[in-house]
Amino acid sequence: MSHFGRSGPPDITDTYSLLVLNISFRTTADDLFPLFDKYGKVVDIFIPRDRRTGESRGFAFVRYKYADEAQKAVEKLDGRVVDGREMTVQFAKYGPNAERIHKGRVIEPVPRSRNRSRSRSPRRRHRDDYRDRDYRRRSRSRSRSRSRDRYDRDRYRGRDKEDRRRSRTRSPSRSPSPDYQKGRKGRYDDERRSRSLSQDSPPRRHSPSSRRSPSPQKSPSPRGESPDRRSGDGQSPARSTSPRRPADSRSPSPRNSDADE
DNA sequence: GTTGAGCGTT
Repeated sequence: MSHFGRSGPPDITDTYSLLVLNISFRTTADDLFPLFDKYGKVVDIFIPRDRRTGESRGFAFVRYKYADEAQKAVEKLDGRVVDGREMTVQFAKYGPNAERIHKGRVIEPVPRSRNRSRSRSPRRRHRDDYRDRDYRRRSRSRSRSRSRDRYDRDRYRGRDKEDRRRSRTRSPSRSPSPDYQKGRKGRYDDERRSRSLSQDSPPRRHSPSSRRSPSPQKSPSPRGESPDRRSGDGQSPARSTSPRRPADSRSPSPRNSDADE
């Protein structure tokens, strides 16, 4: 993994975690190790990756054994250009678990008492704002894990940004139609219920065949395949509705042995 | 091939 070959967090006792931000997406721990190791004893370097793609998220965690070395590394490596990107080195604040971090230092967790709730910094991001709005609109469960939230947010991070930008940016070339207000409402409605749009929008000049498919020749409708797959994947041995291949469609190629994988 | 504010794993 992104570690030095170990699984999970090593001895995080009396260690100082540094957060390295603004690093290149292809920068690995191996590239940061020599840089940070030069200024102190690096215990471990961890670079969070994406759950789906596995790509680096653009930041890494460097654990030092001593604070002075960590501090030195922060002063020296903070602003260092690596791979063409100026990385930002600072002490980590949030711990993965019950790790008590104080000034970047990880100490042993206390059993009880003195366990004051470390109110996380009220760091508010513009994305959170949109996220909150989205949730209220969807009336979804409000109590959800933060970690999961992060992933969800990252997943649609780029799209949200573009969407937001487009919303704010007025198209100079495209003059706002008189039914702009109506269009806005309809647009929201479309997002919420794209089904009623067909009936609710009679003056919509669209082919009766294509109800709402920008690319009918593209990939097949996941709606018809998803449920089908689910049913067939789990328990549906008999699928007489297979217009393409019979039951032996699983191994059309003789090269792929059944015990190949 | 793409992106760019942030806080982490077995």
